[in-house]
Amino acid sequence: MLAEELGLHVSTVSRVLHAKPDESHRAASKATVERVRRLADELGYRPNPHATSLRTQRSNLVGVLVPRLSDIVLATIYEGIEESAGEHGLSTFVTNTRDVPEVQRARTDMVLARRVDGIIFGDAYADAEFLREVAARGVPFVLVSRHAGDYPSVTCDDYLGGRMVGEHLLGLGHRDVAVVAGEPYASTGIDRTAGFADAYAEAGIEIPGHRILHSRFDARGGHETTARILADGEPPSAIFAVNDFAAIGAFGAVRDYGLRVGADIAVAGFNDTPLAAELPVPLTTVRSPMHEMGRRGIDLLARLLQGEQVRSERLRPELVVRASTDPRA
Amino acid sequence: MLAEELGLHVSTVSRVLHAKPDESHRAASKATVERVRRLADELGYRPNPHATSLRTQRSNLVGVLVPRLSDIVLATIYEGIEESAGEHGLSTFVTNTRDVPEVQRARTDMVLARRVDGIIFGDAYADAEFLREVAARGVPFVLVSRHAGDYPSVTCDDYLGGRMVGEHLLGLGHRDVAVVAGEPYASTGIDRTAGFADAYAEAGIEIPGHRILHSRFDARGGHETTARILADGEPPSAIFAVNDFAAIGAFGAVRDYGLRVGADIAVAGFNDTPLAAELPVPLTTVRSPMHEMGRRGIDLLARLLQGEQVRSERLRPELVVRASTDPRA
DNA sequence: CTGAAAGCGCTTACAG
DNA sequence: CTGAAAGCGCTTACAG
Repeated sequence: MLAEELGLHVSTVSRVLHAKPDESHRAASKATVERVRRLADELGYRPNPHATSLRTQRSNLVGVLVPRLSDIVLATIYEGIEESAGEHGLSTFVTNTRDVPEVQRARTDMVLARRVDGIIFGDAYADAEFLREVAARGVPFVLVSRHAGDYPSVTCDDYLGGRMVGEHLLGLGHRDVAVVAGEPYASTGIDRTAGFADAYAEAGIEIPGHRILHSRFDARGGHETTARILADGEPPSAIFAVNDFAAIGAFGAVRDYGLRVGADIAVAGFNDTPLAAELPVPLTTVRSPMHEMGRRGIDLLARLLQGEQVRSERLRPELVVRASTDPRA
Repeated sequence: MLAEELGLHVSTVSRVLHAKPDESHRAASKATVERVRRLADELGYRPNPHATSLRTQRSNLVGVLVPRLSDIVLATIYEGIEESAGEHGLSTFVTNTRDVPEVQRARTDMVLARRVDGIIFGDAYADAEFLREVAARGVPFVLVSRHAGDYPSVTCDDYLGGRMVGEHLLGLGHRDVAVVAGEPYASTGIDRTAGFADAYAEAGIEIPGHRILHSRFDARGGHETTARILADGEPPSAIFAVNDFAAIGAFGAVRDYGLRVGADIAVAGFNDTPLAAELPVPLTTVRSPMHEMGRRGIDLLARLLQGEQVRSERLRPELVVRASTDPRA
C-alpha cells in the first residue's frame, strides 16, 4: 500500500481507512487520522480489491445473468441494478445466456469461479429446476423479471397486466382475439397470457387453443407467430403480444397480410418500451417498472447477503392506451 | 487450494495446472500430472482469480464503458465483446456513462480501482480530451463505435455509410433534404452527416445549415428534432436520421405532422437494428456490423495487452433499401 | 496510540 | 521430479 510514505505501518493506515467517522479515535490519534486521510485522497488511493477479497473472503461482486442484453427490457433492468449496486458497495457484471440451459449453467459456473457473493438471474425458467441446484450449492440469489418456485424475486405483476389488456379489449368489443404468448418457460409470458385469458373467461369467452401461440420474444418471433395466426382461417379482430418487440413484429405481419393496425385489427404489447409511443401507429401497451425492478432486485440481494430474510416483490403495471387498439386515443 | 488431498505441495499442483499440454513433463511425473488433472476436474476446481491477480499483477479483466446499454446498438456491440473476450481468457464488465463527462471520469476511476488490465470505450468524445488523460496514465485502451484522435478504434465506416444514403436519396430525386444529425461530440453522427452532405455537395447541392440539426440518439430525440425541422417552413422531401431510433422518432413526428412516411416524405436511418424491417413502414437504413465491431474491439485490446502494435479498423457498411424511402422496395 | 504477525490463495524462481 | 520459500496487498486480532 503506497501510503507508507507516511512512515506508518500498513495496519495503522488500514485501520484509519476503515474506521467509521465516529470511531476514528479508536484507529489512531487525531493527527494521524488526519494525515492518512489527506494523503489517501490526494493520491486517489484505492485499496486493491483482489487483496481485500482474498483477505475478507467477500468479493462484493454480484453476477447478473440475462437472456440477452440487446433486449431493451433486460438492458433497462440491468441499468437499475447497476445504479443501485453502487449504493450498496457492490459491483456487478452481466452476461448473456440466450435462455439456453447449457449456457445458463456454464455462465453460472463462470460467475461462481469469479467468486461472486451472489447472483441475480433475469433468465429463470419457470420450472426452477436449475435454480434448485444453485440453491443446493448454497449460493445466495434473487430473480428479476421472471419468477420461479418460491425463490425471492422482483417482478411486474404480469398477471394483472394481462388482465388489464383483456379488459381493455373486451371493452372495445373484441370477442375473437389471439395471443402471441412468448416462450413457454418464462413466467412473464405465462402470467400475462393467463391474466388475459382469465379476463375473457370471466366475460364468458373461452379463448380457443389455436388462438394462443408461443413465440420468441423478439420482433422476428412476433412476426412469424402473427403470420401463423393470420394464416389460420378468419383473422381475429385483436392480437395481444406479450411484449412490445413481439408486438412490433405483429405490426410487420399485419402489414404483410394487407391489414392496417388500429383500423382493421387491434394490437397490444407489453412493457411500454420507448419505441412504443413513436411508432407510426402508436402501440397500446402495459407499462412495467423495468428500472425499478432492477433496483429492487439488487436491494433484495444486498439484504440477503446481510443475512436478512427477504420477500418477493410484485410491482404494479399500468395500461397505456394508444391508437393501435383505440383510434380515438 | 483444495487439491491438497493429493498429498502434494500446492506448488506442484499449480505447476501441473499451468503447464501447456506438450510440456507437462517439466511440471511433474506423468502419474502425478494425471492424478492432479483428474481430481481437479472431478472437483471442478477453479483457481481463485483474486489470488491469481494479486500474485501475477494481471487481472485479465477489462472494463467497458458505454453511453447506455439500453441502446441496442451498444448492447449488441457489447455482446460481441463478451463473446470474444472468453476466447482471450478475459472477463469484461460494462458500465453506463450516459455520455456525461463527469460520469465517464468517475466510471473510469471505478474500473481502474478494480484493477482492469485495459478499457474499451464505446462513449468516446470526438475531441479526445479525456482520452488523452487516460493515455497519459498509461492505461491500455481501445475505442469501439466512435473514434477519436489517433487512438486505436474499431468503427463502422460511417462516412461511407452516410454517402450511401446521400447517393440513394439523390438517385430518387430528393433535392431538399434534412439531417437529424445526432450529438455533436460523437464521431458516428459527425461522419455520417459529413458523408451524406458530401454526396450532395458533389451533386452540386449544398445542404443549408438549418437543415442539419443535432439531436439526441434516441427515439424521443429524433421526434423532437424532426418536429423542429417540419415546423421550419416547407418540409423537406427526405430526412436522414443518423440512427434507427432517431429515425423511428422521426416517424412519430412525421405522423403527428399529418404526413405519411414513404408516401409523402422519405426517411432513412442507420444501423439496421432488428426493428427496422418490422416497422409498419419498413425503414431504409445502413447495416453496420455491430457484433463484429465488438469482437474486433476486444481482439485489438487483447493484442495491445500482449504488447503488440495495433491499427484501427474501419468496417464496411451496407445500404438496405426499404419502403420508407422507396415505395417499390 | 501504533506496530507486528498471521494468513487469505495463488505463482514462480530456486533448491535439492 | 517435487518441495519450500517468498511475496502479491490487504485486514484483523493481539501485543505492547
